[in-house]
This record gives sequence, C-alpha cells and structure tokens, in this order.
Amino acid sequence: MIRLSRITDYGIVLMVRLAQNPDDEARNARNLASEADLPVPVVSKVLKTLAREGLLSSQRGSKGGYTLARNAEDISVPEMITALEGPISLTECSVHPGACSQELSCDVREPWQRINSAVHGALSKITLADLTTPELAGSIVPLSALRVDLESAGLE
Amino acid sequence: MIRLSRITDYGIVLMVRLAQNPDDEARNARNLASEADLPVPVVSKVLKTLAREGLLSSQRGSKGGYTLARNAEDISVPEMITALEGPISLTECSVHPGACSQELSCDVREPWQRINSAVHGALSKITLADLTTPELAGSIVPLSALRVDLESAGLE
DNA sequence: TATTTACAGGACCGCTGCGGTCCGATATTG
DNA sequence: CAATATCGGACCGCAGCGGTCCTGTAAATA
Repeated sequence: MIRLSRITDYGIVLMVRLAQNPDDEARNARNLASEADLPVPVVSKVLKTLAREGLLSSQRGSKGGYTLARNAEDISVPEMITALEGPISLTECSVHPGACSQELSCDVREPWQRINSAVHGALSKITLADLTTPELAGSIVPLSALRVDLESAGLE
Repeated sequence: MIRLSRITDYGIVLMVRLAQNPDDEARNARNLASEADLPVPVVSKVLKTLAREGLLSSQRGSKGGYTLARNAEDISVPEMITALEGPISLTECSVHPGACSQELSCDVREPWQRINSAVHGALSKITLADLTTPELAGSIVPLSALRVDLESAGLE
C-alpha cells in the first residue's frame, strides 16, 4: 500500500499547525493535542521525536513548548517523513545493503534505485510551507514546486 | 519508511523473469522458485495472486504454469504494486474515506491528495519492460518515460 | 527555595498485519 | 488412471506499530 504510518501523518499535521502559528510563541503538547483532537501522550511522543531529529526546537518548563526549528519553506516533506519513520525507500536493499541474498544477482536492483531517487526527488521539492494553505485561497499557488523533472533525479 | 512489502518485491522480480522468458512457454512455480532462490510456497502464493489480479495467465496440469497476461510494455509498476498490496496511497483517507475523524477539518488532506496522484502518476509511466534491462546494456534507454510532469498529475 | 509546568527518555503492552507453510480440490496431460 | 500444477483458503509465529505510563530534568514564578 505504500502507506505513511499514522505517527508520520500526525507529525505532519502538527508541523503544519505550528507553521500556521502566527506569533512565534512556543506551543505545548497539551495545547496542540486538544486543538488537533488527538490523545496527549501520542502528540507528546511525536513532538519529542521531531525535536530530537532537529525539525522542532523545544523549550522546557513553564511557558515552554515547541516551535519550528527553521522556516517552513526550508523544511521538506521527506525530512519530516524520514524523521518519523526512517529513510524513504521502496526497496530494502537501498537502506540495508547486504540484507538481501539476491543483491548481487538481482537485475531489478538498479532500476529500483533510480525509481527510489525519482520519488524522493519529487517529494523533496515540496516544503512544509506548501502544505500550509490558508483555509481560504487554496487555488492560487498549489504546491509551488510540484513540477519536477524526474529524469534528472534518475541521473543522480 | 514507505517500503514495498517483501511479497511485492518478490512479485516484481518474478514478473521480470517471466518477461525475460524468450519463448512463451509457461513457467511453473517450482521452476521459478529455484531460479530466483526463493521458497516454493512463497513463490506459488505470489504467482497465484498475480494471476488472480489478471497480470499473469495460468495454465493448470502437466506442462502448466504461468505466462504474462499482456506485453511487458503494457504492464505498469503501479499495477503490479496494487495487485500485490492494494491501492497505492500515502494517506489513509485517500483509500478509506471516513476512517479518519479529522477528515472534514483536515487542512492537509487536499495537498496530500495531490502528492499521492503525483507519485502515482510518476510510477505509472514506468512499465515492466523498463525494468527488464538486458544484463549488458543498461545505459542506453534507462526507464524510458521517466521524465514526468508532476504538475499535470496534480491537476487530475 | 519551593512549586508548578512542561519536555526527555525509555520501558511496556496489546494487537494487527505480514511472511511463510500446508492442505484438499480441481484441471490438464499422456 | 496417474502424474503434474495451479487454486483457494486456513493456519501460525512474530515483528512492528499505536498507544500508555513513569521517572528525571529544566525553566519560570512567587
């Protein structure tokens, strides 16, 4: 199914909410959880992970909470996915070389590598800012850089 | 991780071997399994699924086995993936509308839909024939239609 | 300094789904 | 009839995921 894990889904939604936060005050887990109507422990876990991976800045103590570590334009979709569920790859051998006994004789390996990087390249052009559509507009600037030349990705 | 399931991986490798089969004699599961160095029951299961989904033709009895149901140029990567592990989608809500309680208020939903179809569109341009590189060449015609305009996919 | 707030790290647990095996039925060949 | 192969589905062990909870630590406030 090539599905994102639920945790990743939550994480991206939370990132979007943080990106939409007007002032740059830190938002705490309880607050975000009630706003997104999700269990607090889950939200807390996700935010901790995102902070550990460097996508969020955290501040402890009273008045503490989370803020984006960078501008929304500088955070890509693959970064968020990778932070929450490891490297993006369709095939095992791209991530764990040697795990597959077929690796040497596999004649499908090389094409898959290129497909992998093509998908990754396409996603990497999409930023958190692209996902942060103001509730109203929506039709003006859709996913800014979605036009992607996959062939160039294939030649990396 | 956005990983293909192992079954799907096997399935595509087997499809490639069938596509490389010079004569159009049917290949049986035992035969393919030993060639790919995989357990017979697993190969059998995968082939059964591919046949049920219409990507392979099967013939029972002695001298029976499997052949491609269509030309390799007419079988796309997403078709194979979908046959083996269901619809390709990054988010749950694209496949099972209503399963997510956030669906109505979710402001990330619409961008993801477009990303979904972009990825799907990119993959759909790649055929089984593209994966069937003759061991030698490899650099001449790499993944023929890999140049893809993702923006058009987004406008579907 | 004491208290409260909130993140950090990690242990823990139930359950679904996946990889993998096996069996009985059916169709084809000779 | 006998041998060969697919077909459909039951079955099982287990890793991984979603989700909870507990203890420690840092910051703010009074």
